[in-house]
Amino acid sequence: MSRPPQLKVTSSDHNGVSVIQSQSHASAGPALPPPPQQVPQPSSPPPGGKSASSSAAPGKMKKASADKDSDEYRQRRERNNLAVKKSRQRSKQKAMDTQQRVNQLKEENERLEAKIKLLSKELSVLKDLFLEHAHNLADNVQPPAGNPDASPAPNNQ
Amino acid sequence: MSRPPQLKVTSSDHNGVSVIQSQSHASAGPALPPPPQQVPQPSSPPPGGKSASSSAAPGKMKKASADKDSDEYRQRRERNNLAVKKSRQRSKQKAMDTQQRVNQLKEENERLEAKIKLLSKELSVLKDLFLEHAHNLADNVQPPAGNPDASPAPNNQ
DNA sequence: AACTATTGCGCAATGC
DNA sequence: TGCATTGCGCAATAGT
Repeated sequence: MSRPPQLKVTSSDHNGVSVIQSQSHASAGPALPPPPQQVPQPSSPPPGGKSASSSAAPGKMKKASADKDSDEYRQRRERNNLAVKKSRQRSKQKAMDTQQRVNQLKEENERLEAKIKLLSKELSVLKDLFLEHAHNLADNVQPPAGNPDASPAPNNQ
Repeated sequence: MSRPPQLKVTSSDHNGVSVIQSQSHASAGPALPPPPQQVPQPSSPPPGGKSASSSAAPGKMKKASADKDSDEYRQRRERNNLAVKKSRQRSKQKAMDTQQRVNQLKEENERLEAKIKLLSKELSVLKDLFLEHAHNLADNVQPPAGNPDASPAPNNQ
């Protein structure tokens, strides 16, 4: 009792309808030369096969045929398949775009940081110049007589 | 309302062995009551092999049955399903992470730009101070003799 | 050689 | 009513 040998559903027996791929999915597949259409579709019943319709699921499929055999069903499926494909393609594209955006932003970030570094350095230089100048002033300030320590403390920073 | 009350496949209890819920996938997804697993037909074998056993008919495919009824087959499928799920989950997670990264980077970019703006302003101020000072010097410079234009031109930048 | 990871695909439910 | 999204399982294939 480990595995019921009965097929699960398999009602998907398909028919011999010739609805095969009507759509021209000219999508540029990556590498799928051999169209292994593994769809639940009867590509072609066994040669010499009989047309017996009974499938593994011997249920009642008289009226049921209007379910999957229906031209409309097939048509809807096909449309949906197309939509799905499109949607997924878009999704993938979006993901790639996002990834690219990340790279772009990273680059820009680096640029900005470099700029900041440069500006900081420039500022530093200027400030040093200021300090130096201040010192010079302090040195040149005329001492009030016997008071060489008249420097008002530059108060750096 | 487009879905008629009649079920299609899976009608049978279809042994809920494990195909569906194998792991804790308490995802917040919509309730997926019936495991509507479709059952595609064995893919058409690649060129070369002529499988004459592929038939939907409820025959006595002994060897063939060992294909899908096999315990091992089922097990492998299950494992793969798990792997697929995992892989997709990861993929999705990654996408989200990437998107978040974009936001993060954008924020950082703004911060950096603000900083640049600030530094630029500071620099500008300092430079102006320098210029002003230079002018003062020029004004105060004691003209060596009718030569008030002794300022060596600050030559900014 | 056996297994997992990825990927394309179709189906069906569900979201607009 | 119809396309768009999304979860899911299958099978082929790549990667270990």
